[in-house]
Amino acid sequence: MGNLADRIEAYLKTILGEAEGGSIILQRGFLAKIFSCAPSQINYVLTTRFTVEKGYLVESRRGGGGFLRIVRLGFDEESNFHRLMNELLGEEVSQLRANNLLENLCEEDILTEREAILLKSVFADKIIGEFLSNTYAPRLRAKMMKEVLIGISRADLES
Amino acid sequence: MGNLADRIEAYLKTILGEAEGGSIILQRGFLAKIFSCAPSQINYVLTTRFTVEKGYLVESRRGGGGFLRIVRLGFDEESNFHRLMNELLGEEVSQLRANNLLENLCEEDILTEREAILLKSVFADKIIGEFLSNTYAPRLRAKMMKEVLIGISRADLES
DNA sequence: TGGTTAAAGGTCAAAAAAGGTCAGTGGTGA
DNA sequence: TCACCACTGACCTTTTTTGACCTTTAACCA
Repeated sequence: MGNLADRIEAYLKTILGEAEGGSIILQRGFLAKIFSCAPSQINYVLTTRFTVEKGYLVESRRGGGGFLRIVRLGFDEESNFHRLMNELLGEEVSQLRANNLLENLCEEDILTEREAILLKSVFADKIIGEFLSNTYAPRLRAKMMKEVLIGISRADLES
Repeated sequence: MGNLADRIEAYLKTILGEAEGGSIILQRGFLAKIFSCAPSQINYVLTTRFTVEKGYLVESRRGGGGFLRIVRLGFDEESNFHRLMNELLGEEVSQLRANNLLENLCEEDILTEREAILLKSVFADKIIGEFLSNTYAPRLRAKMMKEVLIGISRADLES
């Protein structure tokens, strides 16, 4: 991965992995200095790579002593599962959001790598878009995604 | 075969043969420079020589740090797998046929039980039928099924 | 205490850095 | 001659990177 955004992402995920409690606190300016880039590049990484559907929460504070806080969200609790179904999924899901979600589920060991690959290929715009417009494709995807989640919770009970 | 497309094809297959994991990553512009040709010539080679039918998968990313990724799929052109994929091409698959197909794959240990359950749930008439008529639903299902087969042969490589 | 200031972080648009598409041209073999 | 394959160039879309300008807040000082 040659680009800056990917390297910053990787760096953050590394220290997040090592951190206690699944969260880290750091300063935007400091991070920008480490990678010698524009501070707004950090925002770019945060908004594209640490989104809710990827399972992250980003908080911040401005002013003196300001900071960024990145939190990794898990799905362990039942409330989170419902959050996934309602808030995260909604009635429409783009290909990008579907992929992000599937990767997240993968990381949380709710899906296997293979399952994620298979579902991603089924949800691809290239496939669905051949039959449904931009209005309806994301709706079908949302329906399918919900069905998958229901399937998972059932399959889990059986094992 | 002295022509450019053939030489580019041969070059890519050589480095693909030497590569670990059966896949290579490179940049279109870089490759075009090596062969001093138009960048779109690379696309021509990829779409004519590295098709799924020939056992290859091409992924890409645009923008800064963009790249092409060529993956050699894990099946040969004479395999059952390949035959099934071609059968699916342009065919229509009912919910019933999809279920049968998935169960077969399951019995042949190509899919796990769980994978089959998940895929069955997304292929259900109840879901697809909400968006597509009896004419189009089976066509979408066929495309998706083919994509699943591609997904399988890719997933097998990555593990 | 209250106002000022410096130290954060946020936003947005423009530029840059890739790759994608498509129509059209030209050669070549049946 | 006609159909097909190789190739190019003009134009498009997506993603990343930067910089100018804005907002918020803690700290300091009168």
